[in-house]
Amino acid sequence: MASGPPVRSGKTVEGLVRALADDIVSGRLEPGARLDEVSLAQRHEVSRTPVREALVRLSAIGLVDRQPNRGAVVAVLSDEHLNSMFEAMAELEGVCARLAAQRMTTSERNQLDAVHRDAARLVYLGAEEEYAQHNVDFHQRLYAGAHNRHIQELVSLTRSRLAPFRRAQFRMPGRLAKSWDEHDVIVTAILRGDAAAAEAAARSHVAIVSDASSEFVHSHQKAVAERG
Amino acid sequence: MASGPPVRSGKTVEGLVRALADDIVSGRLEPGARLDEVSLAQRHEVSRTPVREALVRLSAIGLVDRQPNRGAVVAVLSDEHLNSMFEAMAELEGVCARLAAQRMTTSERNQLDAVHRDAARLVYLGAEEEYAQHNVDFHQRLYAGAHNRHIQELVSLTRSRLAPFRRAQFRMPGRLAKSWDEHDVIVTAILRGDAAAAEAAARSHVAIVSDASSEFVHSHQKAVAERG
DNA sequence: CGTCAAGGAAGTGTATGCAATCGCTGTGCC
DNA sequence: GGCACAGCGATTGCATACACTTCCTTGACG
Repeated sequence: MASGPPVRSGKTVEGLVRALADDIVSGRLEPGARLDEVSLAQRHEVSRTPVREALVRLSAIGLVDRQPNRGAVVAVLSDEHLNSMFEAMAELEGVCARLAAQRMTTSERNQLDAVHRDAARLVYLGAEEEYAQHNVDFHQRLYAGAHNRHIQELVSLTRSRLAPFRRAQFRMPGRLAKSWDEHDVIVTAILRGDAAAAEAAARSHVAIVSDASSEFVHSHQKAVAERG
Repeated sequence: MASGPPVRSGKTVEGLVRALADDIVSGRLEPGARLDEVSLAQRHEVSRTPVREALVRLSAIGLVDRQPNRGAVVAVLSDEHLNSMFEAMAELEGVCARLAAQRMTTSERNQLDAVHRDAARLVYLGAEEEYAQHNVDFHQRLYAGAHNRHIQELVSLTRSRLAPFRRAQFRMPGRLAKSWDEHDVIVTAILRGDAAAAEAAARSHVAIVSDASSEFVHSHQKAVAERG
């Protein structure tokens, strides 16, 4: 097996969770991949105990799927479940945008506007990688602006679960510019405190991303199925 | 210490999780209570290993709070966090009600209506315990009616986390009748497919419950603080 | 030739032991 | 009298050992 890099072993469970979550979210571990406790243990130079705990936690987050006496695999989501998560994401983003329009401080609004305008440069340059980073930042400001810790938690949870399935989001031609335009509508609505408009814009933004990702996921999973 | 009942020991981790979650949600273990691994282990007649796993899982659900090298306690929520959870609950219920109004099958609508009307009897009798059970059933039908597994999951998660803090919801005089009336508005809206009305009704329903519970939580936590 | 059963290998579930950390208490010093 | 520090008990974190379940393989029988 093409065993990866030397593996930096964070010595605690926290480290394992981070490392594994990173591997899953980034795609180094594909959905469906088996997660053998002993292999992971020796790969990270720890015993099975912390590995087990890490797997339990990842399972609770929803990134891995654990079945009694049958081990753990990187979570694979059915089309139906995937759609339901994108739909949930749209609803949650909508709620966040609405609340953000009502509650964001002046400073938060200004910063949101600033990072958004700054990202126009990335669109112009076609810097996909950097724009993806900006995108995460942008959305997290939106969530934080809602001033509701629990909703933020739910959104983050859903987002991390979806991460493995929308990696190639910005690889589609013209997607960067479209994304920025959609962000622009949201920002504008928030800046003028228009809650309803912000909610609607955020929802349709996610819906569009959902379509793009579904496309990708579909072809991707098909490829995996053919290989496996 | 007034060590509890003989303790029925489910022999697996799943059993432990259920038992502990039950103890927490039902209030036999109060928020803030220490969860000592060895005590729990001998109380349930298993070793520390499955107890640890159970605690990890409960921690992921949010029912217990675990800190490195400092053990686990039944989760205590700050006022702010608690409010954010009730608010999230209102939003989620609103979304569920809206989707349910749009998507419920005829059979689902009829059943919802049936159990709702049936519960009028419980209100008349003042059967708090039974009405509480009906209430859970009612809301779960609402969630299921949204036909979205992930949202259902998020709602259930939030609901179970809140459970320890709204135990006495129906102990307040007249609350049963008010609850039924509010349910009635929701059901009516859903039956006629009025998504907006269903959403609004569900939201305000939760908001009212939230107020009642906050009241209770406040006095309760004060009492706990004075004791501890 | 296909099917089923039995055996074995691999891997997870649980138990236990040891080391390290945290909190507390008691003592000494300022 | 109060504060700091050291020693100790209690409890968690990690490692290892053993038992049980599952799955795959192999062989025999229909």
